[in-house]
Amino acid sequence: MENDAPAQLSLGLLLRLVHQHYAQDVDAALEEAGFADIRPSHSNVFTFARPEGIQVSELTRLAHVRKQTMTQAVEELERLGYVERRPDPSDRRARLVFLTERGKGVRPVAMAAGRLVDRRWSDMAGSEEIEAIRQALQGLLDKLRGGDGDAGEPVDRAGG
Amino acid sequence: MENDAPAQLSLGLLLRLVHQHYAQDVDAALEEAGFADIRPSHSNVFTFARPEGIQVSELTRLAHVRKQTMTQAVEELERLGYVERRPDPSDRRARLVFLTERGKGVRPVAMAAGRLVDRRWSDMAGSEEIEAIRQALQGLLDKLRGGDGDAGEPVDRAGG
DNA sequence: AAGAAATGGTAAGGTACCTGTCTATTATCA
DNA sequence: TGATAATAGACAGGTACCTTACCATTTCTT
Repeated sequence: MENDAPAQLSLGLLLRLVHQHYAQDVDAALEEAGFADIRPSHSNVFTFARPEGIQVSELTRLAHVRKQTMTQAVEELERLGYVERRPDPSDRRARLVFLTERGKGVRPVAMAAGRLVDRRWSDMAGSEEIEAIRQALQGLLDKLRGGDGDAGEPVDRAGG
Repeated sequence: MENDAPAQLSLGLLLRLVHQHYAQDVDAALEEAGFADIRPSHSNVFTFARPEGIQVSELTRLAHVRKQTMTQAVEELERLGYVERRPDPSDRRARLVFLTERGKGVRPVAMAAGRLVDRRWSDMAGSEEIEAIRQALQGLLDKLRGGDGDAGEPVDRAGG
């Protein structure tokens, strides 16, 4: 009540709060565009979908999330009629994800949502500032990944 | 596996990945210290607990999370024997959270976990770089909060 | 002091991530 | 070519956030 300006927020907290803000803004952008049923987590599917179809595993690599996460997003979009899955003719384990006609219509909007937020933030805080933050985070992430004995993404150690 | 260096990660993705890394590192620090049952989300309780007791609502303000989130953390810690709740003598709606003897023992460790990660990251990427990122995120967050018509934290619009 | 609004807490439910384990299939290579 | 490893996906379950709705109590207003 007396002091609303917190002394020094921790890096972890800041990352969380800013990321939260980002996700919310993407959500709002999608809703403004008239697609309230599309969640931020679905954007990746639209972003990386390809006319020849794409495996969920490939999507996970591109979006940097785990299989379950991506599977869930794809299942939701399938339920909503934006994508469909068909067996992969060249790999009987796999299924390919395709955009439906409906999905193709939303694609540009979903792809633009993230960029729109970037632009708004740039207008608000200066595009150089935003770009600097992006670069700094990118550099930090590279160092964290390199210096930790682990060369890249965790590789989904399946039990075998 | 021909190209593991992605062109340009989006700001949203970077924020998520770096934050994820942070949370994981805090988790590891806690585990190294021998407290595998304490999760990163519990840290705030230890950080902000006070000998005179503290309300969950006050904790939510300090930690910038919602009531349910903090309540859950407190309940878990109560179950694990690190805190206890007693009625607030000065407000019959409220309950005060106290550290147990056991909780007092872990407090320094839990409080140090975040700082330890900060230090490790500083060693790895340079303390100036880390500080610069912190400052930049702080500034960005301030602008995002200020420019959005909303002066601060969302105020938990309870239905009533 | 009565009514309205704010606040502390609880309950129920959702989102977007994560982990580990398991099966089917494909690729490797000795 | 047959054993072994890797990969695609499904299933079960966990974490740390969130929202909306509600009740009990306190504080503010008039």
